[in-house]
Amino acid sequence: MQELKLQNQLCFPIYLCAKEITRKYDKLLKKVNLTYTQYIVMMYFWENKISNVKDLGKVMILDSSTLTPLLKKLENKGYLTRERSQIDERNLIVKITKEGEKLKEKVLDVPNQIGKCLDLEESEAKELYRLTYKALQNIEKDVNKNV
Amino acid sequence: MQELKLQNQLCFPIYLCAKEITRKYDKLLKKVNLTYTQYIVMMYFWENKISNVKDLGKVMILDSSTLTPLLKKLENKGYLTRERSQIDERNLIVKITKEGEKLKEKVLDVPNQIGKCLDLEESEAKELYRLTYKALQNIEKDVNKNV
DNA sequence: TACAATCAAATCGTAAACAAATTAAAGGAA
DNA sequence: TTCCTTTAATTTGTTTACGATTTGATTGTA
Repeated sequence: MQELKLQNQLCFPIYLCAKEITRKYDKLLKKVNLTYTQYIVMMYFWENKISNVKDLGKVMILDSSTLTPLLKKLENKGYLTRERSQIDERNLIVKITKEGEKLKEKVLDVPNQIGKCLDLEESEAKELYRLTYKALQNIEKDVNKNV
Repeated sequence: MQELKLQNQLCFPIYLCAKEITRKYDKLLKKVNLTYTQYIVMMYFWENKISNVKDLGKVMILDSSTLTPLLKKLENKGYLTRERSQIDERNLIVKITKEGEKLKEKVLDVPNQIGKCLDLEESEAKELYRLTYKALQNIEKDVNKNV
């Protein structure tokens, strides 16, 4: 039986690491007036151009109570548009704007800066990606079990 | 040059993983009416018995604006006491109570449940610990550079 | 067709987290 | 001793995030 000490807890450094990464991102993204969450949502739209709250939420693992206000902020900043679907008015169609597209060019260097800051070997970064992804999948499996 | 896609981003699964771990903890800790952050703060006090906001903050990488309300909540729940130091009244002495000590017994199984849920090989868990800890240290180095 | 069930967003209340500013105490230098 | 600086904690305002509930639209069934 493992002792209940912070030092022994795997999740503590994961928590700290994610927290500090987010903080670092927030600092880097301040120049374009974005938060980390807003940034990854924009990243989603740089790839997808168009979506709705539900589909976006599936990728981000965020529900509408988080996304609705966040999308409104990005709409206010002029990077996204929000309008109800004509076909099914329950759906909110979210689209990227020209301004939103342009924003991408301004943050191209961000991943590199983060990478430099994390300062991991290529193989380590890959392994970290694999392990967090695996853990994440297992947690989601577990969460769905209890639905 | 790596493309700016969510799939390529190392930090995205780290962010998701930490978020979902916290959510899982919150669910498990609901039975004792604690949040994850409150839980790791209590864990700190199960080891240390007594501290102040500054020293606690150094370990948690949290500043007083986060800790002050959190410690007040734990005080209200009867798990901690808060009083100014007689020697230096700027310092707030935080101590664990009998109730706080007893709480530990009620959450002994939590790490195991989380471990089962993450479902990683022993070697993978160790590597994940090592890598997040390394990344964390590098970020903190970087943060301190820009102070 | 009518009504219940389902579904997608939005709303509400609470907690965490941050930066920035404030308050109050302690320490140091003229 | 007085005044300036530093320090520790608190306060304020904003954003993220969650669970639970509500609203409004669609679907399925009697």
